[in-house]
Amino acid sequence: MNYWLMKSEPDEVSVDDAFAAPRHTVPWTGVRNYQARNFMRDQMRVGDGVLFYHSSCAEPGIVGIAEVASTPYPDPTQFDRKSPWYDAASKPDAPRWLLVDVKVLEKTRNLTLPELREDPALADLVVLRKGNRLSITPVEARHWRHLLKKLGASSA
DNA sequence: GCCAACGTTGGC
DNA sequence: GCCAACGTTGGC
Repeated sequence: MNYWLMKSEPDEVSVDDAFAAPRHTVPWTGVRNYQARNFMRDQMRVGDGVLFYHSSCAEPGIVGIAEVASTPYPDPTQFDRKSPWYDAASKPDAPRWLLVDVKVLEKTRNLTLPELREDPALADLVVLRKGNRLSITPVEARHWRHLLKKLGASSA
């Protein structure tokens, strides 16, 4: 069992949007970074824990507990000419971009970025590292436990 | 394979 | 809108 933090822009897909979707599940479309793709392709397993994070918004922070809900499969938006994530260089018989489905288990309060930064127990959380821009980052088990306790999450 | 130029992310 | 940090591209 691995744990992850996955960023979504709430203007695109918020935790409310994801929770309102059928089975509380959304395909994690639009990742166009190889390192993030590789996490989904090579390391994620169904049932892995996910922290749902809102980025590029007024109050960035962790807003929900989720889980990996599928094995990896090709991101359909890469083949859609009208999609902002269209990739002309990716061919259907050799898809460049894969994704997984993510199921929201529980919405939480917004554990904001400033709160995360001021907690010494989270000092080396990957997403807080200087200059980090990865939209998917691994979370250590001790950080996961600490964060779930902090959130009072029932999905622990 | 190097690296400068350019593009993107994302907090502020 | 600014800009630091980082990833990607492409000429050589």
